[in-house]
Amino acid sequence: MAEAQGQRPPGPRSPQVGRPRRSRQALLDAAAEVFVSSGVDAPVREIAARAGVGVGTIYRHFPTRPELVVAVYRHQVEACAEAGPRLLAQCATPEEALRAWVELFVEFLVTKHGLADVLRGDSAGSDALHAFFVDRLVPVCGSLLDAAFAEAGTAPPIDAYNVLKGIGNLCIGAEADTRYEAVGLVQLLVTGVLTGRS
Amino acid sequence: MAEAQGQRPPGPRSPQVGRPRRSRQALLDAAAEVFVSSGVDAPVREIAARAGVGVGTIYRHFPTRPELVVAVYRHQVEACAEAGPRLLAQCATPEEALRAWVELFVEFLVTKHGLADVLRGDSAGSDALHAFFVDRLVPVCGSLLDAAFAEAGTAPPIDAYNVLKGIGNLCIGAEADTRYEAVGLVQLLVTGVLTGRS
DNA sequence: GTACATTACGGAACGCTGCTCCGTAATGCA
DNA sequence: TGCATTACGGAGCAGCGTTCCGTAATGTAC
Repeated sequence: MAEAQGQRPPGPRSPQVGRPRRSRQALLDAAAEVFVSSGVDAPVREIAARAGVGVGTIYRHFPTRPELVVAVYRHQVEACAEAGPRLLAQCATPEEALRAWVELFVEFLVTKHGLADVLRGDSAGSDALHAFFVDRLVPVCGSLLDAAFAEAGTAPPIDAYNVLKGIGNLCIGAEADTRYEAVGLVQLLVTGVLTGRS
Repeated sequence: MAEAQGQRPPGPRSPQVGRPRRSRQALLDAAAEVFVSSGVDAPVREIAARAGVGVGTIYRHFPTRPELVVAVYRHQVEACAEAGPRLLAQCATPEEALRAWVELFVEFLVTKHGLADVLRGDSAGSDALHAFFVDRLVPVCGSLLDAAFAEAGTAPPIDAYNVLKGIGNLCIGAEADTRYEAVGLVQLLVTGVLTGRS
């Protein structure tokens, strides 16, 4: 049901055979809606139902659940990555830039219900998600970190991968527990990382 | 089958009817063995098989999976809790005591495969586990924290609950990822917490 | 316009969870 | 010895991610 999303123009098309009738984008939109209303942990069946599609169709486009999650949040991660250099240029000090970027990252993780939970590369297929986050964001975090330590001439006490994953872990369960202050903890972690710098 | 475990003495007993034939302790031992070999995420069926018992028997003693986990590690948590005051008395400074205790806690979490993962009270039944850890350990962590800040006359920037849960989160996935240095991150978090004290 | 190869489609089915339920067997008391 | 009480095992349930396959739609060739 719901044959909405007139994504595909009816006019003449390139000479390719049998291409997706329901575009990949339509599935992503449905998934995004479900993630907002039911959290990132929502069953694949629910997403399929929302898209008016069988589960098979989803798995044809996104072989594994985490890959669907990656696809949904890909351009948001991209935006976060691009914000790194920009903040470095805008802010008065590298430290300020690092803190601003971390804040951005945390807000992103905490906003999407349960995204942090699925970020941890726990065995099996979620490696894809983990890999994507890491590949795209570790270099950005690394350059911010390097910049913050450059003036002092010292090296960071820990590498960007660990900082990033540590922040991700600190955000787990943030929206499910009102007593838990993920933002504050992340700030303290950053403080710890920056300590002994200048 | 496997009527082993002659736990129960055949002699005269207190006037109680039909008590557990396979003692609760036998189940805990089996669970502990399985947790070591297959991780804390091991299926209940596997534990039941190891104990030579049906799943029903396990659920009669431990209504929910997390409660079984709690029971298995209860006295280790107890030991960790008791170490708090002792370290405070032994160490030269409260800060040293805090760091030593945190180290103890982290080692405990990291050693048991996946314990940290199940520690986060993610919905449903694992509340029991979460609650036990929190109830027993938060006061200990709190007194260590207070002691570390007492001399400075300032208050900790965050409460013991958050510190504890933050440490727990940082330990998630520690043994599954060789690049991830949970211990280092926790130390940096503690540094961040202690910063601005004296 | 018709026949064919190619592709996408939906959803039943599989294996795996944690957990419940119930007929059966063992136990202790009278 | 008989009976109420309790523990027992494991089949069964619901939910998950994922796989598979018969069917339907599509584009191409004639």
